[in-house]
Order: sequence, then structure tokens, then C-alpha cells
Amino acid sequence: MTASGTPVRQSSVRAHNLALVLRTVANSADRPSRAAISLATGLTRATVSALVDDLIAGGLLTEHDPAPRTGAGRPAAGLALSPSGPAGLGLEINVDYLAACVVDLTGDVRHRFVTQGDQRPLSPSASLASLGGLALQALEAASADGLAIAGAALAVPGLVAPNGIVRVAPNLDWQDVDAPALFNVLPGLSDLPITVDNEANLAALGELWADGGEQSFLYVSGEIGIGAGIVLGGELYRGGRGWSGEIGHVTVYPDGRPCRCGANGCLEQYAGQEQIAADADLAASALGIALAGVINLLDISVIVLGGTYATEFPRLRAGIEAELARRVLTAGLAPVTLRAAALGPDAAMRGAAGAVIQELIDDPAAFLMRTP
Amino acid sequence: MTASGTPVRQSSVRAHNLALVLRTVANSADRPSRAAISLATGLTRATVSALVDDLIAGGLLTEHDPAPRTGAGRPAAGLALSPSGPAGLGLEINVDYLAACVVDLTGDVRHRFVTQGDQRPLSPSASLASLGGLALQALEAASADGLAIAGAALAVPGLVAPNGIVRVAPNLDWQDVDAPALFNVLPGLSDLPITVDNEANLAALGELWADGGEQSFLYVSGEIGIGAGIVLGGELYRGGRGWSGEIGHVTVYPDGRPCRCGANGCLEQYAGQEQIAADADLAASALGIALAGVINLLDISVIVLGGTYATEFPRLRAGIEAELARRVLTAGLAPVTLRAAALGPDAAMRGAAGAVIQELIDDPAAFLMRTP
DNA sequence: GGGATTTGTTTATTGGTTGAATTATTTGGA
DNA sequence: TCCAAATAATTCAACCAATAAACAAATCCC
Repeated sequence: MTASGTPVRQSSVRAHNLALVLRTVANSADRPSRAAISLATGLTRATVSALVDDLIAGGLLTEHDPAPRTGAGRPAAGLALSPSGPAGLGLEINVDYLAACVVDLTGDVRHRFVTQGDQRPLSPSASLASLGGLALQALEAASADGLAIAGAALAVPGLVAPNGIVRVAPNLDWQDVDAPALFNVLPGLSDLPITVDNEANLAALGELWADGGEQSFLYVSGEIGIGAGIVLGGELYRGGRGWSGEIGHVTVYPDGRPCRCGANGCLEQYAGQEQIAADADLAASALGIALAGVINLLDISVIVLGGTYATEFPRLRAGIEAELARRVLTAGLAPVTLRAAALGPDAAMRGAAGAVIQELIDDPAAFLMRTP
Repeated sequence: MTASGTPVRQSSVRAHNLALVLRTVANSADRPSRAAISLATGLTRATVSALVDDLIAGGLLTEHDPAPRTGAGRPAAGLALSPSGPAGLGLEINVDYLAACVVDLTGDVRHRFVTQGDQRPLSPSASLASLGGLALQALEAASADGLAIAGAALAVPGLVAPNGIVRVAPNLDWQDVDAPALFNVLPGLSDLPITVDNEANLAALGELWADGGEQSFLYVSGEIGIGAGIVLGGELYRGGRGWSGEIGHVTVYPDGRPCRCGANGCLEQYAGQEQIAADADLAASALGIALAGVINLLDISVIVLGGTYATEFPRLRAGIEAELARRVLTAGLAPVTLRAAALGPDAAMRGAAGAVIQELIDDPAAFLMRTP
């Protein structure tokens, strides 16, 4: 018998509603009152009060003085995510740099550490040890601010299995690297929960959570390889095995240039980092052809270009848009938005830290349970 | 302020758990007992008993005698979906036929009506009137069986807006047709709730609910046009505006044959119905190239071929698989399954009826509320 | 200063699940 | 034949969380 779904008990009701209230505060532009939350969520004021009390006691929300006087009535106490609440540690390993950042509950980047350096000659454990050094610096800086780190997430340029093992990262020359195990073995980092994810996936999440991020878009990251993160309805789509987004090996010219993957005419052979420098027009056209296919298939109306594509955006835009106008079936019915990534090269690291924060916001009950 | 999500009250808990129990019975191969459901869902036996009582009273479940004696103890009463419970009416309009079927709660097709005839010369209201005739026959046949029809769903070969208006159906020459309004205006059908959806989408759902249907796959329907339904994790992905799946206009050869959509080298120009007849190898190769792109992007491991592709499957298979082997990045790590649609040409109609049934199974509380 | 108004809390009630005890119905062994 | 063991289903008191309505708090406006 296949049991799908899980039962709902009263405690799940509370967990759901705690998350609902916290999310409402997080998504709010101003500092909402309990009454405003009640109106927005449909919960009664009494229930909202009870839930807010728990969230304040747990250090996730803070109460502020009422800022603007508006009309009659008792002034409302403004609620906001607590900047001194649990924070997330975002980590990134890429071909030519390591990075770490501390992001608090409100989404502010509190600390940021980057070290340049080619990782290709180093072993995975050497790279992860260097990264561990950065992580310790970040932990120390966070601790000096009175911030507790709830967890860490690591962005890597490769295919990652659900258990955090990096199956293959071609440009780092990694194969079957158990990144969480190698990271947690370092002194001082043994009990820091860490998740690992693909760089483009996390960068896409970073863009999703950045100011003005759309709910559905395709994030395309042009590094040495080309990866994509697919965000549908505010959620990252990971695919059956977590290997979605390999847009670099979508065929553009069936009988075109041979690719290192064995096929011919892959996008990567026309719109990779080197190819952009050599012939920007060809890169834009190839990218446009591939993106049009994605749009026809997924009915996505926003494309976000990251990595090298973000810096080269002015040179690529016209060429891409020309192909989209020609090849997207519904181009006449509704426009496609093409824009550069708002976070630039920090997107993946920011997304990683954000993923830790988001997990807290999506399930505050689990956090409150851990720290009573 | 953007309120995302909805509050959970106690009644939602019951609604959720009613659905959980019903789904558990529906997905079960045998006839589970209350105790088995309790084990599978995690709900207590007391709760399951209470929920099952409601579902039996509402006519959704039936209790059967225990079939096999196994070990000691009081024999278990087997529960199953009621074949005399509410049924779904599946409707389909296509270029050269109209179809209707009645599917009961258990998924059995109880009645099936098809009339051949070219719809292209007819106006939308004329086609829908003919379909109404079929629908009335189906309603009568269902009524003779003592079956109540809970609702209807209509499959059309075109882009459908969320409100049921057919924006465009190129091969029927429809534009902005308010299908629900035209259908409900017919005598005897005025109070039958009807939803409208794309033919490939509903066919994909039909395959999902057929015996042995996978949870994630791409359904490709080769009719005069080429459409696709994307099923991810047991759910149909509709895209931001409900216009996903336009795989027919994915570019295969950027400088290839001109397409009626204005672009060059669309899949439809190489793997449409006429092209298969003319050159099956070319059709298979083009299809393989496009599908490889989808797999790289979405990490989908099952492709289901429907419509003409299902009947031509033996002639196409090798050619498609050759391109997949060459062009799918992870082909070496995990195999891609390619198969013909199990339901053949009935897939869309069956999927439409199934959609009505599935809505009942997903939210039995709404149905029980309506008919106390 | 008093009424109007809005915010937030208190309290009794209700809906729904839980867990333990109870009843029901079979198999198997003395 | 009869009784213990085993499994299925029901009954009932307890509990948890949300609700509705009354109440207290704090401001504005006249």
C-alpha cells in the first residue's frame, strides 16, 4: 500500500499557522500589527496574538513602537523579523574563489568573506578545509554580533545528490565527494548542519528572495559551464533526481560543434564564457534559441541572466530578444521579460544563506521545538 | 501586503484527513481495512473509523466482506471506492471526432460514445451542440445505472485560459470561444459544472492515473499539431498562464523549414502527422533532439508518446532512442524510459473524466458538504 | 473630558484527534 | 468443547488549538 501524504493533527495546525504568520510578516513591506496579520491571513486576532507571542518568545519576531499616527484608535505595535534571531551561513565553492556570508533573519548580509584562488589544483578536502577557515571567521563574526547560526548551505558547480554528495563537478574535477562529511570533520564545525546544492539552483533562489523577485522564472548562469535554476510558483524545481537545469547541453545546432559530453551542437559550445568573448552575437543567438524552447515548453515569462551573462548583459540582450520574438509562440500574446541578475556574482552565496533562513521561516515550529 | 497561503482551522484538518483516507483507499491495490489505513496514514484507528463512517455515509466508500482468512483475530472489513458513487463525465472535441465517456469513482469506464466527423467546417457552437447531444446520451446511460454525474471536463486541442475560455485552437479555427457558456446554454445541461483544459494536459493526466503510471513524465501528443503535458511529482504543471507544453514550436533546426508560427525549424515541421508518413527517420530524429533538451532541462526520466506517435511507436522508437543516448547528459548515469501511451486515443477523454473523479478524491469534504 | 475607534487580551465554547479501555469475532490449542 | 490469544473496530474521557464575544487599553476628535 502506498501512503501518500501525512496525517494532520492539532500540532500540525499550529505549525502551519505559525509559519503562516511568520511568512506574512516576512512578505510585508511595512511592519504589520497583529490586527493587520489577522486581516491578511483570515485568522482571528486572538489566534494571531497567541502565535505572535510564541514567535516573539522564540526570538523570531520583535515588537516595535508604532511609527506613524493614523486616525483614531489604540496605536498598533509593529512586528518585524528579528535581526538578532537565528542567522544562516551561506557558503560557495567555485573554480576561482571561495566565499562565505552571514545573513540574518531579515535578509541582511551581516558579514561577507571572499578569497580568490584557483581551486582546480586542490583536492576536495583541501578546498573544503580552506572553506572551513572562512566559515570559522564567519561564525566568529556572527558570534560577536550575538547571532546564532542555525545552519549552513553550500553552493557547488556540479550535480548534487539528495544526501549532499557531489556526484560530479566537472570544472572542479570532483567526483563523488561527500562534502558534508568532509566539512563536518573540521574542528569547530562538527555540529553545524550543512546542506549542499547546485550553484545555479541556489543562485535562482537568491534571485527569488531578492527585492522584486518574480515567482516563476528561469535563472541562467553563464560560468565556464552553463547551468539553470527553474523557479515555478515561488518554488525551485529540482527534477526527479535533482539534476534539472542542464541547459548547457540542450541542442542548438544538431550537426554543430562537438561537445565534451559527446553530442554535437550543445548550447555550451556557443554561449560558454570563451565563446561570448569570441563572438557575442553568436552566443546571444544560440542562447535565444535555447531559451525560446524553454519558454514554449514551460510557459515561463521571465528569464534572469546571471554569472558572466549578467556582466555581458548589454552586449547580449538585443540578440537574445530577437530570437525570442521570433521563436516564442505566445510572444504576441504576452511579453517575455529578460533581465540581468540583481545580486550579480553573490547570488549563489546569498541564495545558500537564504535557503537556511527560508527553512526557518517555512517551519518555525521545528525551530521553536529545538530551542524552548 | 501579500497574504500567501490560507489559515488552517479544525474543519480543514478533517477535510485533509478525509482526503488522506480516501486517497489511501484509492491507491491501494487490495481492499484495505480500517486498521490497515490507520497503519498506512499514521492516524489512529478511532479517527480512521470516524472518517470512514462519513465517507461511507456520503456514498464514496463501500464496505466489503473480508475475502481471505489470514491468521487469527477478527476478520477485517475491506473498504473500496464505491462503483455507485458520483461519476465523472469526460468530453473531447478534436478535429475529426467528438467523444464522451462516463467514468465511475473506481476509474472504470462505464459508457463511451464517439462520433466521427470533421469539425473544421462547423462553428464552435455547432460543435458544442453536437457534443451536448453526446453528453445527454451519456447522462441518460449513467442515470440508468443509478450513477450521479458530479461534473464534466472537456478536452480541446488549443490554449485554454483559467476561466475555461479557449483562447485559440488553430486546427479547429477557434478563437476566444467561451466553451463553458456555450455548453451550459444547451437544454438539460445548464447546471452541469464543466471545466475546460488542453487535450495534451488531460491526456497526460489520463496516463498518470492509468495502471502503472509514473509520477513524473512528459506526455507528447502527436496529432496534427504537437502538444505536451508535463507531469512532475504526480501533478500536472500548467505554467504561469496555463500555456505550457508547446513543444511543437521548440526549435530543432534553427535555419530549417519555415513554420506557420513565423519561426524556422520548429519540431512541428519535422515530426507532424504528415511528416511522419513522409520520413519516419527524420521525424524520430527531430523528436529525439527536442526530447533530449527537455530531459536535460527538467531531469525527467520517462517519456510517454501518445496520439499518432503511439500507433507509430515501433517505427519511431529506435531513432528517438539514438538521439537520447547521444544528447542526454545523464544518459550514462540513469536510463530514460520511452513508451507508448497506455490508453491510446482515449487518453484525453479518460483524463478529462478522471480529472472530475480526482477532484472528488482530493477534496471529499467539499462533496460531502454539498450532499448531506 | 467624553464618545468614537481601533488594538490587543481574556474566557467560555466548539471541533477534531488521541489514547486507553471495551466490545466483537476469529484461530488454535488443551 | 471451551478458553486463551490475536486482531478489528468502537466508545469515551482528555486534550489541543481555533473561534466568537466580551472586555480592557490607548489613542483621536469634538
